[in-house]
Formats: sequence, C-alpha cells, structure tokens
Amino acid sequence: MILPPAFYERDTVTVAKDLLGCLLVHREETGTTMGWIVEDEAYLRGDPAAHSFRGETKRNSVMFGPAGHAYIYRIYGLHTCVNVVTGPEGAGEAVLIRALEPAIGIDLMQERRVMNDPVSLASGPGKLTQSLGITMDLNGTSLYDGPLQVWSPDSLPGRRPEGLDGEIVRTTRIGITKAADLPLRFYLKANRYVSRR
DNA sequence: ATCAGGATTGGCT
DNA sequence: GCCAATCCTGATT
Repeated sequence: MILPPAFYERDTVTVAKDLLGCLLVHREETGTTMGWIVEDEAYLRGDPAAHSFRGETKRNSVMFGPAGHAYIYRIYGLHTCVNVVTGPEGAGEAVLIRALEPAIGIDLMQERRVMNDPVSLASGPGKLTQSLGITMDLNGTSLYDGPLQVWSPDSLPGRRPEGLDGEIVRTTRIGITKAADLPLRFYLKANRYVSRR
C-alpha cells in the first residue's frame, strides 16, 4: 500500500520513526528495486544542520514544498542522498533515508553497485541511492504518485524486515558538525543493514 | 569572481 | 583510523 500525503504531513520525528520498516520503491525501464527503510534521520525547522536552516534557495526549495515529495541532493561532488519532505508546507523539514535492507531486485542492485555482499548494498545514504538507481532528476517528484514511492511495511505478503517488531534505537545524527548533539537518528536495533552503531 | 566545505564512501595504513 | 575523490552551493570579496 502506498503511503498517502497525510502520512507525511505529521510531526517529522513521528514520521521518521514510522518510516522504519516501510519500503522505498523505484520503478524504471531497467527494472524495479525495493528495500525496507531501516535507518533514517530527522531534519527540523530551526535546526542548524538542516539544509533549510538559512532559508529557501534553489537547491533546497523542495524542502519548503508539500510533504510526501522527494528532496534529493548531491554530496561531496559524487554521492546522492534522498529525503522525504515532512510536516506542513513551508516548514522546511525532512527525513533523510540512511539505510535499506534489500528486498526486491537484488540482482539489479548488485549490478549497479558492482558488488555482491547484500549487507553493503544499501547500508548508507549514498549506497542506497546508487543501488536503487535514484538520481537528481527525481528531485521534487511525488512519493505517492511517481517512479519513486514509499509503501507500508506489509506490502510484500509474508515478508518483513529484520527487527521490525523489536526496539527502535534513537541516537545523534551522523556526519554533521552543527547540532551534532540532537538525538534525531533512528534505526531498527536488531537489523543488520544499519549503516553504523 | 573566488573559495571553503559538505546529511559519504572505499581503499590503504 | 586516516584520507582522497570530486563538484556544486552558498557565503563573502
């Protein structure tokens, strides 16, 4: 089941927690790939680490648009990261997807990553976009009506990500220098595909 | 016009 | 653990 806009229009921290276990789905001519979200981070209004902190610019404009859309950006000149826009329009809040447990289209994911180990396939924000084939042209697209979607955890009958029924760990975010003390990172404790502990 | 630095990854020590 | 790769954005001159 595709998550509706109302799912994303709620409090960003709540959405970040509820996103754990959901499926990130990318469909294109080459094939369909999907993975369960097992780790993410919230970026809030007034948060110095958020790209939206200094106001709207060309790069971050999607963050200020309606919830349920993909905010994608390039980092370090070579990697791409994907966020879901959350909260009320204009808030500039989003959730960064940090790791996936591969679910469907694993062969295509391995091909794109030029490696086989399933644990390293999408266990990082740059790795997951590469394995799912998520590129900058998807920036601003709808996650409930586009090539990139998010589905509820029960969308694959009989299959669930590791540790979905267990604890959710809450820690500080990774790789940032500003507001490094805020506990806004979430991950499934018992899942092996988390980027790091 | 210039420039520092980044929500990362992979390889080497 | 340390560091290079790689390039665009945003802040400053």
